[in-house]
Amino acid sequence: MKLEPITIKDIAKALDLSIATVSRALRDSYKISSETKQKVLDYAAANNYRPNLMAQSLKNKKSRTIGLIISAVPNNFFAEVINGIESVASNKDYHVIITQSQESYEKEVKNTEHLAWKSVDGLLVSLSTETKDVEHFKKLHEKGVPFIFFDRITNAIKTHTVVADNKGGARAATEHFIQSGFKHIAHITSSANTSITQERLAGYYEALQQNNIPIDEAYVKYCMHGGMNQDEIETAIDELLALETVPDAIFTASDRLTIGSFSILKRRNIAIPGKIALAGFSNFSAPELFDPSLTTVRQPAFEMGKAAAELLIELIEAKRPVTSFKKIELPVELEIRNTSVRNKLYI
Amino acid sequence: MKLEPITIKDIAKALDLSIATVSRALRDSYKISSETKQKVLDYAAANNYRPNLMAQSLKNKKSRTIGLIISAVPNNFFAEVINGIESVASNKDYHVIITQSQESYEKEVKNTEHLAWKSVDGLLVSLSTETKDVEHFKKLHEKGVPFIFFDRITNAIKTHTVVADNKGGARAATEHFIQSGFKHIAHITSSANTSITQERLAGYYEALQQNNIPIDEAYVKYCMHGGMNQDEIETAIDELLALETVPDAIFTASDRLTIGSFSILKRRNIAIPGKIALAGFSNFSAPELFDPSLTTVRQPAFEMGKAAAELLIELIEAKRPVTSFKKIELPVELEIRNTSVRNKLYI
DNA sequence: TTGAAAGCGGTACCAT
DNA sequence: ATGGTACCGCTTTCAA
Repeated sequence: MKLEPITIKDIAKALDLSIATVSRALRDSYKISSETKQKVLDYAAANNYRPNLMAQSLKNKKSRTIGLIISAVPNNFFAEVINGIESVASNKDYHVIITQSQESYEKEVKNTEHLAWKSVDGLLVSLSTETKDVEHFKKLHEKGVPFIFFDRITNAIKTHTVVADNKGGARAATEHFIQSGFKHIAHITSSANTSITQERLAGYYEALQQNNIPIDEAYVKYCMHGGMNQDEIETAIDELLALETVPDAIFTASDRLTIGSFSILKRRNIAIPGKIALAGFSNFSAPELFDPSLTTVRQPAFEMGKAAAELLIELIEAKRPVTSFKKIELPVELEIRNTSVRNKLYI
Repeated sequence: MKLEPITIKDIAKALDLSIATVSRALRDSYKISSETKQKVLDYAAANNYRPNLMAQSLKNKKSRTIGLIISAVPNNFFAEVINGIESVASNKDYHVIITQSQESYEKEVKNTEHLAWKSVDGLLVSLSTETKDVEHFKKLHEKGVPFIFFDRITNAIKTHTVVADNKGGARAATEHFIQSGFKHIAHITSSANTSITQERLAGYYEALQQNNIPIDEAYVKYCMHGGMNQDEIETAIDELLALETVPDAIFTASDRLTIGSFSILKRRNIAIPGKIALAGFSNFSAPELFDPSLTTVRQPAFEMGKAAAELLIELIEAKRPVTSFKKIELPVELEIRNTSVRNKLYI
C-alpha cells in the first residue's frame, strides 16, 4: 500500500505519458486531446491525486497564503472578522496566517516582516493604536505585495479599504444621548493615531454641534492602547470624575473600552445610567445580559472580514495592475438598551 | 536595486563559494571553517537573506505548518486557545491554519482532508459535538501525522491530550449549589458524544451522590450542537420548566450554553437566582457585569492552547517515535458570583 | 498533440 | 573543508 501521496510523475508512468502532458491535462486543458485529458483526470481522481502545494508555490511564486495583522484574537470584533475572512479564504483555497500586534507598533513591524518572509501573497491589516508611521507596509507594497486595510486604516498607502460607518455610528450614539436628555456627554476613545478614533470623534463632535452643545476637550479621553490594560481606562474615568461638571453620559469607542468602563463604573458603585449613562461600540454577543443591558453600536464584523478578504484575493489574482481603489463603508447598528436610557426607575 | 529576495546562489556567487558550502554554513556549522562560516553569515545578514520556505518545505517535506480544528473562532474559550497556540507556534516559526467545524461532523471531515492536503506537519483538534467516529483522523494518524487532542478528546487514538479538570469543575459548581441550599439542580450540557460532556456529567453526578441527592435523568438536558443555535437551549429549558418539580438551579456545561440559558431565563423574566439559580462553564472576560453577576467555571484556555501546541511541536520534531503519551489536565477555577447565590434580596 | 528538459531555491550525498 | 550534482514536485518553454 502506498502511503505517500501520488505525484504527477506516478500518473505519467502509469499512463505511459510524459510528465508535461499530465501536468497540462490537469490544468491547461488546451492543446491536449480530450481522451488523454480524460484518462489523466480519471486516473487522478481514482487515485486521489492532490497537487503538492509546496512544489506549486515554489514554481509559481505564489503561496496562496494571506497574512492578517490585528491587535488581538480574543476580542469579539476581531474574532468575527476572522470568521468572515476564513469563510472566503477557505473557499478560494487560500489560507490565513494570523498575527497579533497587541496594539504595539514594534510588534506590528515584526509581524509584517515575518509575514513577508513567509511569502504571503497579500496582507489584510488593521493598524495598531501605536502606529503612526506605515513605512514597513509601504516597503512591501512598493514591491508589489497587495494590501487591504480595514477597520483602522491609513491613507498613506493607496489601496482598497474596508471600514464601518464610524462617524455615523458615533453620531447616532451621541444623538441618542442628547435626545435622552443628557447634557454632558464624555467620550472615551482609543489612540488619536487611528482612523477609527478620528472618525468616531468626528461623529461625536458633529452630533454635539448640530444640537448646539458646546464641545469641551476635557470630555474627550484617549487611551493610547485602546484599553489593552485596564489602567488606561481607569485613568480616563478618574479624570472625568474629577471635572468640575462631571459628565452624565459616556460614549465609548471600542469593545474593550465599553466593557472596561462598564466594569469600572460598576465596581465603584456609580449608578448606570442613574449617575452616568453609558453606550459604546461593542460586538459582544449578548449585550442584553448586562446590568443594565448595554446600548451598543455594533459593527458588521463578519461582513468586514469577508469584504476585505474578497478584495484582497481580487487584487492578488488581478491580471492587470489595479489603479482605482474602493473604500467600502459598511453600516453600523445602534442598539438601544437600558445603559443609555434614564427612566423613572433611576431618577 | 534588487527587489527580489536574495538566494543562497547569490551568496555563493558573491563570495565565490559553492552553493553547497553556503548552505552548510547557514545551518550545519560542522565541517565548515569558521572563517568561511562567518563570511557567509555576515553577508547573509548584511543582505537580509531569508531562506525560501517553500523550497525548504519541498525539499524537507516539512511545511512548518500546523492545522487547527475547533468548532468556532468567535467563542471566548477558543479565541483564547488560539492565542495560546499562536504564542508558541510563532516562537518556533510554525504557522497555524485555523479551520472551524461549526459542530458539524461533515465539516470536520472536510477540514481534516483539507489540512492533510495542505500538508500540515501535525494537527491540533477539539472534536465537534457531532463526532462519534474518528476514522478520518485515524487514517492520517496511521500515516504518521502527529495529533494532539485537546478539550474534546477521543481515546480511540493514542496520543497526547490536553484537557481541563472538567469533572472537578463540574463537581465544584454542583457542590456550590448544594451548599447554597439548592435541592433540584439541573444540568444543561452538550452532545453526549464528547468527552467534556461525559466528564462534566460525571462531576455533576458525583457531587449529587456525595451529598445524597438522588440523580434524576430528567434534570439532564443535552444540546446536540452545544447550543450553536439558540433553539436547542430553548427546548432544554422548556423541558425543565415543564417538569413536575421545576429545578431551582441550572448548571450549564459550556460558554454558549451558559450565556444562552442566561439570556433565555432573563427574557422570560425568571428571576435569577430567585427562581432559578445559574452557574456554568464560561470564559467570558467580564462575568461580573451581568445582572446578576455570573458564577462561572473558568478554564485556562490560553494555557491549554499553549500546552497543546508545545506537545504537538515536540511530536513533530521528535527524533525517535514517541510511544508514551501524556494526558495533561489543567485546573479550572470556580468563580462565585450572584447568579448562584440566593441571598436575602431574592428570597 | 506530446515530450524533453530547464529551473524554482534549497538540501545532502558523493567526491575531492 | 569545499565543490558538483541529483532531487523534492510542478510548470513552462522549446522542439518534435
